Amino acid sequence: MKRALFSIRPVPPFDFDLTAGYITYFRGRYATDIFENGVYRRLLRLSGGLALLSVRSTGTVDSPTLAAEVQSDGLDEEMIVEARESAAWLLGTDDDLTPFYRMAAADPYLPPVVKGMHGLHITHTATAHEALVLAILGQQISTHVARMLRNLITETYGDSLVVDGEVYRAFPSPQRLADAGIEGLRKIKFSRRKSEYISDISRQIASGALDLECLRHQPAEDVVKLLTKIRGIGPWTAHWLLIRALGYSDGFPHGDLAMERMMGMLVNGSTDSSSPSSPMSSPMTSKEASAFSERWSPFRSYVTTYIFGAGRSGRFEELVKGGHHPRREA
DNA sequence: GGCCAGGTTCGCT
DNA sequence: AGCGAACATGGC
Repeated sequence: MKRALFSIRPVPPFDFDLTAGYITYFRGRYATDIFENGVYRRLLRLSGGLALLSVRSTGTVDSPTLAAEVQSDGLDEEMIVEARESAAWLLGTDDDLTPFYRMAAADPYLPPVVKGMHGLHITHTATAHEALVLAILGQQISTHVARMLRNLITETYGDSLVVDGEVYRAFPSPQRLADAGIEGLRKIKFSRRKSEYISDISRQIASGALDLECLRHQPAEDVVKLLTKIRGIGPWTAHWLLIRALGYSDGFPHGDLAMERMMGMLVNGSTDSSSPSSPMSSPMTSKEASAFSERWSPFRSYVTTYIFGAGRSGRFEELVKGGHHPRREA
């Protein structure tokens, strides 16, 4: 097993704990992604085969530096370059948050959430296929069930590499999921519908009939239009791809129930001490949320990431309450 | 046990 | 165009 070291200089501010934590849902391990003891690890599929990427912070939020290591049997110069690009993309290190922060500072609702998540960068999936499968997998099910399905599909169909006695798994390739087919997915508790969507899409990508990676530089509207023609992809999933896989700055998860709930709290205020029996204000409707989100254009991918980030870290309520009712103790 | 989850499609008006 | 049901599963 060969190895190589390199360093990364993210665009400040960059909070490594927050950003790597976001990927793993602040739970240490989530399927393909591991963030334990300050080290983020992930198995990459590079030109010369599977490689393990490990990244840790060696700097601060305002002066960030990262130390990265890549390990692989057939490691060569080209793969090191790929690993470097991959690490930057996964962690969103090259993105400048400043324009978003400028907009957020002038917004009546965003400051508490943005302050609480200061230095969080938008993270990306390694491939559009991965984001698509994860999005479909997560449609209309609780995060708990989604987590189970995500672990199952990774353990069952993800290629693995053993490094220092530890087994690491890559996200399943389109080919592996195409081979698994509908029955292979049904076996691991996917609904027939989800199995059909994922199997079909994986087959098209594996055969080259569908190329999502080339969508990156077209107008967002065109990408959404193209994506939503595909069976299994609606507006929510298409926008999720814009944010998570394709690097667009203005995606918004139209129809997302959690987003509508959190926006209701953010904008209408979470119900406070006067009525402890109703812990949440009413959620926005899908239409309201979509219309309201337009004031955050063209930074809605950031807003989405920050709101979900606050939710995933369990700090959303605290931040929203703190923002609306400064210093009020029970 | 019933209801609901970080949607989408399909079949009705 | 707009509306309701079905979809599979696990937790409350």
